[in-house]
Amino acid sequence: MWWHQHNLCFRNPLEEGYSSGDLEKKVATITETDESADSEGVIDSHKHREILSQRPSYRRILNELSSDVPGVPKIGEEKSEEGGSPPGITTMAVPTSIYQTSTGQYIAIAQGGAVQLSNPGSEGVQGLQALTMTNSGAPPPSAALVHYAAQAADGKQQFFVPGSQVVVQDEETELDPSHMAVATGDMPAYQIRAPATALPQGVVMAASPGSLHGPQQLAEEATRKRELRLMKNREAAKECRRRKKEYVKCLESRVAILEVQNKKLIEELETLKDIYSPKTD
DNA sequence: TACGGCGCTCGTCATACACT
DNA sequence: AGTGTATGACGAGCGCCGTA
Repeated sequence: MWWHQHNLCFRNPLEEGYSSGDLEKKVATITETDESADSEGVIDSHKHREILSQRPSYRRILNELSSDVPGVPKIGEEKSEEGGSPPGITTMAVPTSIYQTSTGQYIAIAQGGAVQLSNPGSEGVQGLQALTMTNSGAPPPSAALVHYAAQAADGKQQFFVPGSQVVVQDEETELDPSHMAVATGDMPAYQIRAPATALPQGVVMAASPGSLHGPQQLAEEATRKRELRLMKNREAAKECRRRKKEYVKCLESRVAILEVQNKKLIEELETLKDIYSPKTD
């Protein structure tokens, strides 16, 4: 299967003015040329053309193409070089919830209560640093979840974790028996506090549906759902664009390889013609 | 230096598709 | 049928570059 053989990425086709549609046409054209020299691949290539003529779903296309060959990484699966723990991660629990603060920092709440922070420069949740909260634990199933963070009036960053606790950025790392402060290296410190204080502006608190009363809460719930949907779609769009880039790169590499193959086959054909054509002497 | 064109990235919306 | 996800389309913002 060509995908296994030619899963190489050389140049960025977008810089060369190819749209993904152009590339697909070009690949299809070259594939047809390729098939004329190899009749055994007709069925496979027909399948490929069928796939490419569908609405492009990069994950589906690549996964279908790679499904024939075990060991070929599928999009969506973590490759070894991408999925391995990046340097700087000291502890990596599987996060159950990922939040983004108003400054772009990612906060992952892992099972067991570990809070992991990553700086906005890192991609996704790479570069997460683990902070294990001693007084954290698995939230009760009915606990309200708040997915958003906001800048408090005092400039401190606040976000909320399952279990109705508030995590407040604390640059001074003041210690108080009522809460805990943690700091790792140059990471800012955070405190876990009981949510006694009023919510900062811009923070929408989620509540269980049964506790909603009145149009105000309903509106807040609708706003929260919309914000959550937008946030998820934002992340989905990023991931989709990343996959599309990867897909286009690999299409381009396939074009390059098939062009070389095509050239070789044409040369071979010319050689055979020279050998077997009747001499007119 | 100001301005316009161009390309790129990102967020959002609409919608097709998959899953339950 | 309802819900979540993936992706095309669109517009805004930004940086770069050439030109007057």
